[in-house]
Amino acid sequence: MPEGHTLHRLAAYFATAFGGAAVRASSPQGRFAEGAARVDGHVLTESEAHGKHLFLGFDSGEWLRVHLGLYGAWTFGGADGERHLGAPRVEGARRLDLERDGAGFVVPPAPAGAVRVRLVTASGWADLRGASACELVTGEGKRSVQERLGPDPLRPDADPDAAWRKVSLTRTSVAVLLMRQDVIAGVGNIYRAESLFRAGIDPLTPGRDLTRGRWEALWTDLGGLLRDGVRDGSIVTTRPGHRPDPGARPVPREDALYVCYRAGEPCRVCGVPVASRELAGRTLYWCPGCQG
DNA sequence: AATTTATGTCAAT
DNA sequence: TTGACCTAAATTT
Repeated sequence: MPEGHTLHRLAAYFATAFGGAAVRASSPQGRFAEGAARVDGHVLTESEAHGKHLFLGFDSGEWLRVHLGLYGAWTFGGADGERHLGAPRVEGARRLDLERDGAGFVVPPAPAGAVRVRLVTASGWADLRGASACELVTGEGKRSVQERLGPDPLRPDADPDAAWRKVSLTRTSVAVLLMRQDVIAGVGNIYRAESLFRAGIDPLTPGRDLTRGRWEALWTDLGGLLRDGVRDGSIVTTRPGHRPDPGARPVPREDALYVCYRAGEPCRVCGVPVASRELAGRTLYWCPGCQG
């Protein structure tokens, strides 16, 4: 699930569950041993997402930058049980009786699998696995990462015009542009396919052939979809009237999307089989009937 | 037990 | 455009 909504959910969860707490940091797998040693003992003071990057700020002045890549995920444990945020994982809900050490820190279970980072506080723990990036950066380092990112519709400081300036000048297809994090940050393969379907836009339309109005509508719709994703913890883009059971909650997984992963199945709106093809190394899905 | 797949990105060609 | 990265779950042998 690591598109932008997941990272913003993570940032919010870290702020709530770890904010203001002294943290014990380790790298059971070993690949982040040096960084963990520098975080160890410091207080988590800030938590922020920009696109698919998560930034955790510590009172040491350094930031932990994490990118989940294709299959990274955090697992959290505490009195409420265990839960996972990131790549698809089973959610567990049984309450746990927490054991604490002499200093009051929770004693988590022995790390299972390749845990790159483990953070432990007095109330819970967090394990990171499979991330494509996990590094400590200074404020300047954080800024330079963010300078290379386009506006994130989930951030209040986002400027849609900054994206439009790039989109409007290129003959690169809107399908490719939506995946470019320097154009718009946080959109992945699902939000790309679904937002273009909802807007009725042919994915291969060159950026410069879009009108400003159509781009702004796409931006606004993406913002709504992403915010829904943050709220619900899953991506649902179908409108109730396009689902077999409009009242079902939660929305069944198989009814949540219009075109993504539905190659060959009939379009929910016009019945034409959903098409798919490889584009820049990723699978693009669209409806040839609705997106012309 | 081995292979495939995944909501991502980068370097090399 | 291709392979590498690197992990776990789902699927196939």
